[in-house]
Amino acid sequence: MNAGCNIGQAAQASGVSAKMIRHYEEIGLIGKAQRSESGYRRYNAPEVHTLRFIKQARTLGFSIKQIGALLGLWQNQSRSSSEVKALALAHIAELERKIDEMQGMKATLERLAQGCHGDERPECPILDELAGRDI
Amino acid sequence: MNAGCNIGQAAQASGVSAKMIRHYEEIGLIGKAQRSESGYRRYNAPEVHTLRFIKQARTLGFSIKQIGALLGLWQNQSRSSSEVKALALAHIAELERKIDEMQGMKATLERLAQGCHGDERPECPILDELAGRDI
DNA sequence: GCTTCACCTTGCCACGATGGGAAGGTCTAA
DNA sequence: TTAGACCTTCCCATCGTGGCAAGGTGAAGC
Repeated sequence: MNAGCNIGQAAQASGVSAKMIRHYEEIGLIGKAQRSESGYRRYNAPEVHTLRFIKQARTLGFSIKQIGALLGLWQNQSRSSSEVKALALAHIAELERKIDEMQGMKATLERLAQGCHGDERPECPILDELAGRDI
Repeated sequence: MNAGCNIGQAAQASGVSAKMIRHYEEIGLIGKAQRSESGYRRYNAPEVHTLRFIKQARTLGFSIKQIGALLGLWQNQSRSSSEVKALALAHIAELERKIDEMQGMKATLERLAQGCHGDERPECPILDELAGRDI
């Protein structure tokens, strides 16, 4: 890897698929890779490092757009940590919103499922709820 | 609505947008709507009821595919409630999986954000974590 | 009758993130 | 030299939803 590697190795080393590396390049999230004489993309340690950064951020659920901002801050020596923290807090809030939404769904479904016999009979409060109980 | 309505009214009455009603028709989730002489889609109470069913199911997070199955069961008088319950339980499990995943993300982010000063200085454990602390 | 406005039609494009596959070029080891 | 692993680009699919454009229709008011 000291001498640089092709996209497959970069993918393996970073955990980002080759497919997605090309995609990130195309949308401008990462710079255009250097190319070998035959046109193969070449990656050195810094690029692989960036890819690992992206992978980590994706694992934490940041969107590509947010990751673009995070990369900018990462590479900006004069950043304020408050900017990074603001991004993180916004993402936390968004996660919380989605978690709450899903927990609401789950609670309702559990309530309905508990009322459903789950046998060979057709009566089912789950369907009744979906159909609008009052009908 | 007794005399049937156009797609806009059906959308309003069901909570499903006109756009999505057309989409659901196109992908076969619902049958092809009757048409007026001039080609306008016409909806009667049963179709609107089906749309409301779909809306409810979407609100509970069921996928279109799952809703197709639920609609089939709903309209099948000889269904077993166990089939409905199985669908619901599978969806609950999926929700749980996603909730757990997001809660993991959230916990990590909260830990990192807590360690971040969030001031004008560049040092930031959030970026350090994304970059792989060991580097 | 005519205008106006709200509504309808179809068709295409977009998102976000990812995967699949085809058709063709390249590199390496046997 | 050949096989197989790897690379390239390009297009398509997912899932659910929205937007826009170009054109037709219906009803109300003048």
